Amino acid sequence: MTKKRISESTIHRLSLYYRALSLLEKENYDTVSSKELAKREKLTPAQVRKDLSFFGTFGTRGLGYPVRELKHQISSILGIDRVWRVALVGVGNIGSALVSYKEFAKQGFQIVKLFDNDQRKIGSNHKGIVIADIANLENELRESNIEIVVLAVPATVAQYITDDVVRAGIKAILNFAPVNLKVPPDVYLRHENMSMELEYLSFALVNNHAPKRSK
Amino acid sequence: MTKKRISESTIHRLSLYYRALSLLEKENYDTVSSKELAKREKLTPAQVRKDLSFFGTFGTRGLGYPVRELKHQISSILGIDRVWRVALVGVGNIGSALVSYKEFAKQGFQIVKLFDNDQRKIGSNHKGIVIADIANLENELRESNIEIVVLAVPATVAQYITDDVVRAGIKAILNFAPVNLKVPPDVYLRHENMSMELEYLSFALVNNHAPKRSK
DNA sequence: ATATTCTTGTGAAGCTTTTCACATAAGCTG
DNA sequence: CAGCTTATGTGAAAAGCTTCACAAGAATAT
Repeated sequence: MTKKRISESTIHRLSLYYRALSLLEKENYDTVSSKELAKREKLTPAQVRKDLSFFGTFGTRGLGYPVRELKHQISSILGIDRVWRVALVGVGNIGSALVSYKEFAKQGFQIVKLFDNDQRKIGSNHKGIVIADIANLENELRESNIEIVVLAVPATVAQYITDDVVRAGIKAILNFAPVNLKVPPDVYLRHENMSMELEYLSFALVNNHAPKRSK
Repeated sequence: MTKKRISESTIHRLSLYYRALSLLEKENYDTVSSKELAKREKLTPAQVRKDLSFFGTFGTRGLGYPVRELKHQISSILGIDRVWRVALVGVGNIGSALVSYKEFAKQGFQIVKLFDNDQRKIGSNHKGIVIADIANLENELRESNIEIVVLAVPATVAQYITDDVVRAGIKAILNFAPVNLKVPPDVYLRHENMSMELEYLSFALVNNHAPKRSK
């Protein structure tokens, strides 16, 4: 299977296209041009066409792209046309917020397991899910067929927990802790660093940084 | 003022260096090489040196970089060697979590104002801050000398609120709503799209995507 | 039916970012 | 203090990503 490596940026833009298409669908558009799609996500029409062209030809010359159809295609490319079984480790501030975060569920990311190490939380029901003891993490992850693990634990323990998660055979981890994690090469690891964007704003304000191009 | 435009990636990596240096400081390192710094954040030594070279020469040949000093320099470059007055709009799931999120405060982002439109919340005390009525957003932002606004509101109302925020003269906005926002060119706008990274994981799992290079 | 307009898909050009590779400088060793 | 080792800073090369520009296909108008 020879895959031309798709760039990270392209994949992230697919998420944007998906979002824009969902909105366009609600607004009852049948078709949309690369120009309009670009405008809505502050990109260029050429960028939109190029991105999509990596995956096939979805448009009609002179007309544009079929909204519903393209949305469906992108969801299939991104793998969000199905349900993913997600476990969340760490039911603190961030963790609790994520459990209730509608966007996740809407895109097929179903949080079906919660773990914490706090005795007061373990066994209690949080939004319909009983919080399990993190001590049983490895076994419970295996037994419940979890495919993706979200880490919302303190930075200091993130690596230990990651090691458990990896041992359980999980191949995809989303980490909210502000620390880099070591995982084997066959495990996909992504970071959500919420301070980073604030720091970018801070940098921009202090340095009068030229804003990003916006056509 | 002629500034060579620094790339977004470089700025984001500065955040990583800062984080790594904070840890190194705790571990009582006096100096660190670009090699070690790179290893800790899964980058290359050349990348580290090049990034830093945009801002000055901080290292000593044969020895490396002075940890404390470099950390301080980076915090100054990023503008996090000071306190930023931040307002948070929308005290729901995500919003509440952000108020308690220690990382922000640690880096000088002080949330000093909260706004919501829910009558049950308005006037109540949340983690030491009284929640104000979003109806008075524009005036209150002006009066309290807010410099950065964080939006954690539903996508449907995000643009209206943004317009208010812009009218209040705010020049930096961090948006958590999954929607693109229109702002004038002199306003810095960044997005925190938490679904995006999950979608990336989903894409990677489904497509057996070659993991990012990791030296 | 023909002309006109619209808009895609895509090589090629242009631009940006990363990596290479090495001169240079500082510390360390004996 | 000479030789060796370590590690920065940086032009230049390489790689990667975005934009350009246009041929070609499809719809619409006359």
